Amino acid sequence: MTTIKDVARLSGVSVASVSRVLNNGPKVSKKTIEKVSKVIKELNYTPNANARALVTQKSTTLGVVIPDLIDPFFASLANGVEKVARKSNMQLLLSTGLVSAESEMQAINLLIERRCDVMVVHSKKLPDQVLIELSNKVAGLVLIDRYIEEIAHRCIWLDNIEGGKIAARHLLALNHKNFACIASKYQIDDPLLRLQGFQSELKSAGVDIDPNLIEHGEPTLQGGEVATQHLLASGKRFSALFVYNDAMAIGAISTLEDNGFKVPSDISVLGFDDVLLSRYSRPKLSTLNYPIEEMAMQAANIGLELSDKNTELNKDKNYKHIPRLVKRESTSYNPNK
Amino acid sequence: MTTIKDVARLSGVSVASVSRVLNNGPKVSKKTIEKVSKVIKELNYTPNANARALVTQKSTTLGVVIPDLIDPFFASLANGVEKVARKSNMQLLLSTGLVSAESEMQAINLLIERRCDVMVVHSKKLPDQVLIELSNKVAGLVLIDRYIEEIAHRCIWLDNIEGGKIAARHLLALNHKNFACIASKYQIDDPLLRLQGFQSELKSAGVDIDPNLIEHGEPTLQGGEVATQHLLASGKRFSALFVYNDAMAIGAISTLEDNGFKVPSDISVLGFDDVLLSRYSRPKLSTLNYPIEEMAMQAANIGLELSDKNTELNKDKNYKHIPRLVKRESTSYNPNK
DNA sequence: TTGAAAGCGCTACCAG
DNA sequence: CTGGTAGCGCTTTCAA
Repeated sequence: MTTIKDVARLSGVSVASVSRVLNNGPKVSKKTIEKVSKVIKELNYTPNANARALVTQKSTTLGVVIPDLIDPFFASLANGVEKVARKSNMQLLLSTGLVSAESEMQAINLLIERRCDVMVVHSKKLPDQVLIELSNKVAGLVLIDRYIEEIAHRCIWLDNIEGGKIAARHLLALNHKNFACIASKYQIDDPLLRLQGFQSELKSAGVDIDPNLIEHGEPTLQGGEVATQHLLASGKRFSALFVYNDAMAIGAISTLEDNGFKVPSDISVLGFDDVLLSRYSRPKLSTLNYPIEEMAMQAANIGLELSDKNTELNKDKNYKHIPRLVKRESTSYNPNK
Repeated sequence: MTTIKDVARLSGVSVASVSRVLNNGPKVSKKTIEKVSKVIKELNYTPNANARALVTQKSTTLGVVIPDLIDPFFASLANGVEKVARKSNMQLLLSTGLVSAESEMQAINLLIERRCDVMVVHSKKLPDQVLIELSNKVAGLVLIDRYIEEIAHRCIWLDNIEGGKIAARHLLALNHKNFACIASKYQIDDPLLRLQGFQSELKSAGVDIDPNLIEHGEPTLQGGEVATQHLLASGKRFSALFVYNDAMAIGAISTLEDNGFKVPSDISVLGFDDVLLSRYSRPKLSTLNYPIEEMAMQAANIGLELSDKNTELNKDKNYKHIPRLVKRESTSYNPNK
């Protein structure tokens, strides 16, 4: 591969001069610029970013750590970060395959090896303390979808409790009295908090939810189907169903209709996340919008600030987001008194 | 950030020795390994991948060029490449935002700057010749979803014509006689070829398709809805509808049912791609499976081979894939004679 | 405005 | 088995 030396030799100038035209450096004569540019074109020369990173001590890369790209939620996250990367003339480095604290740590380490200037990390398994220590090593570290008080200025998160409350208020306002819930079987905080917010708001309204009407399942379409079958099998009646995420909610609707229940006239179903799917389902899914792409963009931008030594960091920042109710077709007024 | 020198100094050995234990080099005493490992842990040292890349002349990165991550099709593509990257202890570099030949070229150039060992490129806009020349510069270049004869050994592609034929055969076997089509308005080859295969197979069976029943639209849910409205507005009858992709097909079903047509009993609808959505729709979508993730993994693996100077390249390889019919619920037998 | 040279962090070769 | 050292491709002083 041709190097800066080749370009220098063929244009009859020093590598320093080539470097200057490469970087639009100050004080380069027009003549030099022209000569060098011509040779660069002829040789089809492309500067080596690794060498640059080495000497400048910045890699112009932005790392992302997510479980996978198949889940549209994480794909949106990555897409948001990528947008910022592109705008900032940086490159996106991606690490996935996270199933355990070890693999999360490994993914992060790979990005550190690459000396990413910014790292947007979606970690559910690593302990707070590890992440806090990590933030001392990586200036541009930002956590998304997680809140750790000690490093709150690096956390872009969604208020899941409030999300649960908003869900409850919506269903309550629709005159529902008998509720069911489907949560994720994975005991990470999100499903727990959503459920917690939901129940607490119901309680405030003087409504209790039958423990038999709280199911836990795989956070997938199938998981939603299975959980709904359990719900139905319990024999208890309910007119409103709050589901952990959209995929499960769509599975739930499927099973409900297969069993002769109309959505929303018999049973209202409310999802969470507002992924693409929710607009494709029939009936279109009412859900809570999780603005993950915007949050990811914000995360990337904050990482950029954090990694910039010139801007002093303000530790008092708070990046909490509140989900927004999106009323579509799967929830409706309950006419029964 | 701590460097190999720091580690060497504190362990009382040379940088060469540290490098050896870092790379499990041969001929290192247990004692040295232990000493060095201890210091590495203490210092929390992480080797600099950029420096490594510079000296070894391999970046251990795998680049991907796709339009975006929001489209589940491309997300699957990226996910496939990522799987291979992880298995090979490499990192994924992602470039998106492709709308023109210029932006495609720019994305590719960024990856070249990074000296990616392998590049999996999804390019629809760059001319054949440019890609051919590029392949001389980048040993590990692989094209996905595109076929260029001169560099066929670098092309992993789907036979869209055959896909169209398979679609036609399926619908014909279901006793359909009156067909409609929705294609993408974008005049890239895929929609054209699918339509071409579809029509040619119909013709072989002695069936013609009314030109008024061929619509073109945006390749999205909404595009499918609009196109279907046009189809319906034409007043012509049809019992089978072949649609460019799943998103459009789901939009089509929506509009059909809104207009009183039952799918599949009144009209059969067949999609293409078999993205996640197709399993979530009601009725579940019959479609043609585009094994994009597998193809992406194959592409990455071939790129790996190509980038390895030790393996001589066999230019006679052919990586054509045939889509597979997935019968679900949106197509059925037409009882009318 | 230009060139010479130091050095970024690391690997790999050559001596010992 | 270990250390010294050249050099990967580039940027950035410092002098000229």
